[in-house]
Parts: sequence; C-alpha cells; structure tokens
Amino acid sequence: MSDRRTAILEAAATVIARRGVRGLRVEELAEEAGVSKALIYYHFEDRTGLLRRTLAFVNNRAERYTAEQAAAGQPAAETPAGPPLRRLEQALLLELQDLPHVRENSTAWGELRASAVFDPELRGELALASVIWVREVADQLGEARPTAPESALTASAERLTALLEGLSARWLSGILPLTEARTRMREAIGVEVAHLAGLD
Amino acid sequence: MSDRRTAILEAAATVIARRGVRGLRVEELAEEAGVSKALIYYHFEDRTGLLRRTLAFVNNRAERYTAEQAAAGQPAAETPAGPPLRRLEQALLLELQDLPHVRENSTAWGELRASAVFDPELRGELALASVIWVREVADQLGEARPTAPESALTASAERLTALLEGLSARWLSGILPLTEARTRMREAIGVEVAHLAGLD
DNA sequence: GTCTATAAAGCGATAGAC
DNA sequence: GTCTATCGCTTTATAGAC
Repeated sequence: MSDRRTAILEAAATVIARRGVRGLRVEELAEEAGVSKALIYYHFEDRTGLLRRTLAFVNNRAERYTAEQAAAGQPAAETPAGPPLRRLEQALLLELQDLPHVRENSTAWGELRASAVFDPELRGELALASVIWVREVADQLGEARPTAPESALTASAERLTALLEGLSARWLSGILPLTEARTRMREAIGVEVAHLAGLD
Repeated sequence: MSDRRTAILEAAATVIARRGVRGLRVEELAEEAGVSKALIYYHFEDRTGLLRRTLAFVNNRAERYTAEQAAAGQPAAETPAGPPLRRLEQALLLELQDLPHVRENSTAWGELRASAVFDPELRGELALASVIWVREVADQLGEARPTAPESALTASAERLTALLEGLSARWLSGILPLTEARTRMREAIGVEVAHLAGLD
C-alpha cells in the first residue's frame, strides 16, 4: 500500500476521533493529511468507501497493538500458569486508557459501530472484528479455567467484550470517569472467573 | 404542549431511528410529520434545539413505559418477596425487544450517547438519565439481596446497565442476534446476583 | 499521482402570503 | 399557525492541467 494512502487513513482515524464519522469532512481530512481533496477521491471510491477502509485500518491497528501488548506481557519464553488472568486483564484494560492512539482507536471504533446501525455496508467488518475479539478473550479465559466448558467461556467472553464497549462508550461520552470504568472492568473479570470456577 | 409539536417530536424519534441523529434531515422530518419545513422552525429554535427536545422526549417516553411495565409486574397491591429478580430481569430485558417503539427508543438513545462524545451540550441529559437508570437497577438488586453493601449494589448496577448498552449496540448494529443478547443479559443478572450473595 | 478550479447537489434557515 | 418559495452557505465529487 502506498505511503500516501496510509497517510490518508491515519489522518482519517485522527479526524474521526476529533469530529466523529458524521462530522468528517473531506476537506478537513485533506488538510490533516496534507494533501488535496482530489487526491482522496483518487485513492478511494467515495466518502463511504473511505470510511469502510478506515474501519478496516483501525481494526488492524488495534490488533497490532494488542499483539504487541501480549508479547510484552511474556517477559521470557515461558508461559507460567500464574499470570493468565493478568494478561486477560491487561488486554481488556488496554482499551480503557487515556493515551492518544488508544483514545483515537476507541473513538473511531465506537463511531463505526454507531454508524453501522444505519449503514449495513459497514457491518461485515464490524462483525469480523467482534468475533476475533470474543475468540481471544474466550481463549484467555480458557487458560485461566481449563475445565470450564467451551460454551460458557464464549458466553463469558461475549459479556466481557460487550461490557467493555459499554464502559468505553460511557467514558468517551463523559458520563463515567476513566478510573471507574477501569474498576468496573476489573471487577467484572473477577465476577466472571468466579462464575466459571463455580461451574466445576 | 400543542398536538403539532408533539407530532413533530414523535416523527423526529422515528426518523432518528431510521437515519440516525446525524442523518436526520429537516426535510425528511417534515414529510414524516406531514408538515412543512417552516413549521418545524416555527416550533423549534433550530436543528440543534430540535434534537435536544427530541432526546428529552425520548427519555420521558422510556421512563413512561418502564413505569408502566413496573406497574404491570405488580398484579395486586402487594409486593411479595418472591419476584424481585423477575422484575429486575423484565426491566433490563425491556430494552432488548424488537418492538417499534422500543427499537426507536434504543436507537435514539444509542445515537444520543454517540453524539455526546463530540457534543458536550448533550451530556447533561445523558448523565442524568444514566444516574437514574443505575439507581433503579441498584434498588432492585437491593430488594433481591438486602444484606449486600450499597457500594456493591451500585457497582453491580453500573456493570449491568453498561452491559445492556453494549448488548443493545451490538444488536442494533446487526452483529449479535436479539435472542443471544437477551440470553447474555439474563446470564449476567444471575452472575451478578450470585456475586452479591457471595459477599455475605 | 497530485494539484487547482469548478460543477452539482444538499441542506439549514428565512421571507412573506394567507 | 401554517404554507410556498427561495436564499445562501456548505460539502461532495469531478474535469482537466501538470
């Protein structure tokens, strides 16, 4: 992929985080990316196509830093049975941090989910990312509680990821302080793990 | 309040559910309400003012049918200790139904939350409704588990309501079937109540 | 591939008659 | 209170030069 194209996508994520999907103006995007409006239409079909591509881009970027984080969580080459819960906690809390690129990704993600309610074209990308996310969390829950049935792990993972989105939305819309959102998330993990343990 | 004014607000809720807050066009609203564009500007300051009024209207309407539901859950004048959990379940599942006015309210609410990320003017309404909602759920949890500490009830209520919003968003954006969303919600209530019981 | 200039349409808002 | 007609800005999208 060309540098310019990528630069436009980066800029689009930034502008979406600032103005929202519906507030994104091609002109403002052009300024942010340092290119002309026409070039955006050269690289992307139209405004909607650009949004679809940006969603895919944001998803990939989120996966990328989740992977980095997971790698960083493993200091050596061994994976002791001790910290699987810590890793799960870190992965979920990763989206609840007031860092520029995290906030940008979370905001863009929330916008795209909200837009998908009215634009079925955006749903494919969204559903895919959601499935991957649930799968990952279910796997990590499985490491923590190997005896729990698969269906229970998936259900717990769906609850935890949906809760994460709910908390993230509240945080970003200013009705829940970040520290409380993080606390609720940590508690929820504890509650779900206890629930899975109780199934044995 | 005049009939016309109310009719416009009803129509606005319908159009928002169809197109989103950002997709609402005054012209489409006029058609939906069966009035002229000019009349909308006669009854409301401007587009933003109209949106604020509509969101307040939707909140009131939601409170109204929640209250009706609560009343319906009490067949006689007595409130036996038996079904407080059923009432809680009903109240939370009320927002996860494929009925026109529920879908309309949930969609409008989701839009309001999403818009508030970029428009601080909308946050007051949102925060207020959120606090009331958490308070209600915490009270009902308290009826089910009278010995649980207040702080634990509030934390559980915050998790449950945030989860509800997350599940609702997934349902409305087409990435989670309604039946699954309802199942996850029911399970979460069970998990949270068990958690509160475990604190004794 | 990238730009400048411009067409074309969309849309909020108002004037003025009834 | 309600309508028709219209203004004028904003924004998407394209034409055509380099």
